[in-house]
Amino acid sequence: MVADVDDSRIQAMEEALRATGMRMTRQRLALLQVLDEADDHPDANELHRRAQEVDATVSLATVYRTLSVLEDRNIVHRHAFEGAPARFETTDAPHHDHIIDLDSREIVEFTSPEIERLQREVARRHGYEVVSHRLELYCRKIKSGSA
Amino acid sequence: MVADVDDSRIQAMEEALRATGMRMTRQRLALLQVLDEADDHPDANELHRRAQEVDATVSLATVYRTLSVLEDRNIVHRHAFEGAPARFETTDAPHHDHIIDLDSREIVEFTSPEIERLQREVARRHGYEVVSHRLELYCRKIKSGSA
DNA sequence: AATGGTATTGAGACTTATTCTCAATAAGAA
DNA sequence: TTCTTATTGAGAATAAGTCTCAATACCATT
Repeated sequence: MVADVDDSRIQAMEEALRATGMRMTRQRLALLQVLDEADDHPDANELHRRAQEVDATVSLATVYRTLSVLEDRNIVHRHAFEGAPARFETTDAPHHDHIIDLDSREIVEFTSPEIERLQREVARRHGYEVVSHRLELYCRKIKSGSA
Repeated sequence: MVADVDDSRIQAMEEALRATGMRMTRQRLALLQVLDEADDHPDANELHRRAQEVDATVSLATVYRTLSVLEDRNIVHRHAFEGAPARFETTDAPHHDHIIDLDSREIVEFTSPEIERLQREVARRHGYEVVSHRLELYCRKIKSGSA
């Protein structure tokens, strides 16, 4: 019934935490599991809700705290889309940017090496080097064919 | 002493408001003037501070309310950069994206028709049409030449 | 297995940015 | 000038996220 969890990634995340002298708690494990299972881009509240199903003791404060830690360790990415709470995803997928469906709030991922290259070029032209970037396309579905 | 204000743009903004049946108040006029004079990207607080120098009665609530109205009328743009309050600028300059200097928090504007074109192309490939986008390059100055 | 040092926790207070409420005020049409 | 009603200031309310602190629980060591 429950989605079968691929423990290997969770263990990899555990390693990453332990490697920097952090303790593995029930709460963190629950959150790691939830993050691993998520294939959408949940916000902190939603992650809290899901984590509580795994371990009822997980508090929202701990979700935020752990997400910060995971972000520092580069295990999750935080995305602050327009006018909405931040949403999170694990970093196991390679870098990508986002299309936000304005109607459904659905997120579609995409990559464009060409755009990335142009970004670096533009920055360099202004005497800068790109540390990170944010590229979001707020879109509507194209009504194709007949109305 | 005071920067000489080009009334024509302020009047244009007044028109835009009046045209949609809005009243022109001292407070709104003060904010319009401040926005027109600003060549940086101030946040609501800073705009409030500046507006109060023009008209001490302007409240922060009115600054926010008016900014919303102006945004609806497409007279100002709101930019929510990472981890900072929203910053505003008038729309009289043509569309552009932003480089954010991570050290100085300075904002540099740039345009890249090529990137814009690629964005539309990527979106279309996913069945979407771009309504608006957000492209921000978080950068550091390149240390050129000798250290 | 028991112990102890200390990282981590939950609950709730706090902060920051922004929006809302509501009675008082003031545009601007008549 | 008067009247209608949009707009205002002050401060309460909200939303997302962070901080505080005493209690708890990892986990290295015995």
